[in-house]
Amino acid sequence: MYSVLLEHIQKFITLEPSEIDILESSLDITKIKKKQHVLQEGQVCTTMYFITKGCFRQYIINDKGTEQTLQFGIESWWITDYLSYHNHTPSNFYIQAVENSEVIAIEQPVLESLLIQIPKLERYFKIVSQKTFGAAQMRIKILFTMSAEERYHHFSNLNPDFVQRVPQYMLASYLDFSAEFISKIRAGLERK
Amino acid sequence: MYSVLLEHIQKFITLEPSEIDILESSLDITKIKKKQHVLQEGQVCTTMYFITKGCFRQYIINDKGTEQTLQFGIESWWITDYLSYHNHTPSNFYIQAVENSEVIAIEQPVLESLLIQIPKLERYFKIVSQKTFGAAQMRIKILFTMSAEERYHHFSNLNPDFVQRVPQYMLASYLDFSAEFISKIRAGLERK
DNA sequence: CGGTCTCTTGACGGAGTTCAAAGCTAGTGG
DNA sequence: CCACTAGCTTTGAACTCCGTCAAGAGACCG
Repeated sequence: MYSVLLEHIQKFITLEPSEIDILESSLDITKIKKKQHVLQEGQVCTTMYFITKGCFRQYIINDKGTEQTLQFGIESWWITDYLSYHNHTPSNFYIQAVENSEVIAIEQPVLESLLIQIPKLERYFKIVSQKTFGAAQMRIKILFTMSAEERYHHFSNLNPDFVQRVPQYMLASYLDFSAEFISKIRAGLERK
Repeated sequence: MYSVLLEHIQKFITLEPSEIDILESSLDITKIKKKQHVLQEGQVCTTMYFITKGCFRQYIINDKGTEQTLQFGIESWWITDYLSYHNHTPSNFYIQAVENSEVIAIEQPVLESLLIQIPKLERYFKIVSQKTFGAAQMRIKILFTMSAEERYHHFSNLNPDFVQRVPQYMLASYLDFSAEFISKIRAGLERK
């Protein structure tokens, strides 16, 4: 059940059998239906979510009332609002299931207690968040250097399966252009 | 000497006197002259830099040969390329001193040895990188929702002192618009 | 002071947005 | 299993924000 998480952890650190027991007895899996939210704007985020199945997105609603996706998460990703989580401030974001999904939801006190029992998990979370930040840097680089059309092709080439899983308007906002424009890119492709 | 770092660490965890000794004996401060690089594109990044004095920026050179600043770092910030550091891949970035600066440069093997001697440092780095990632998310939100002029005012209001420290063309590229445009914003302001 | 680095200004152009309307598609309930 | 509807995608025309280019004016630093 928890094997997705246990395997992910053991990519980065080695767990003793007793530590695996502790983890298994502290955690459980929650099913989240498509379109259901695990975080809404204005709430303080007190939970970290590890996705064992499905797909989530973090989004905002802009001035014009349009949703803009800032981040996707799929199997083996952690998703949360770290700023709200650490500073106990209201979140700026929504986090929502894009598909019927399953997560391991860990409340802050539970996590802190796990971190005391298994201190080397600190290392695991350190590595994961440093890599995630590195990926965010690359994302910003791409946003800065590529045109809208280039971003679309780049992302589609890197994630050919993923682009099938989400509606195009979500993908468009993630790549920072309009839903209409993605149609125009595709239409443009035909005519060669 | 190391007080900037020690204070920063002790914002998040508590160090024993013996641990402070270990840190002080393992670290030293390097002066970096304005415009000097601590990382160049193509190099594998094996060092983390903690800025004790001055200002750095992470930038790329785009297709047109123009520098684009992706990130600034000032006193009490860590700066490195986490992707290159973790994956041992050539970096996409340059990291350069914007002012005459001082850093604590920690090579990967030194850091790993420190983390073994003082395991709770893992927690410190975890918290720092999670907060840094949270800030990157906010940055992406701002890039997505604000116009160029709004980004300029937003950033200037939040960091009135900082905007004095760096050339405007660096600030412009950090906010993702042209150096010329920042002049036009300011000119526009006059005429009211 | 001489040269390099930085900022300003204006004309023009283009990548991508906005708006509106119509055409699809897939999920849901009857 | 069909029909209906809400959600998603497509298309085109008009528009706009901001980039690009070029040239000149400051400003800083050795």
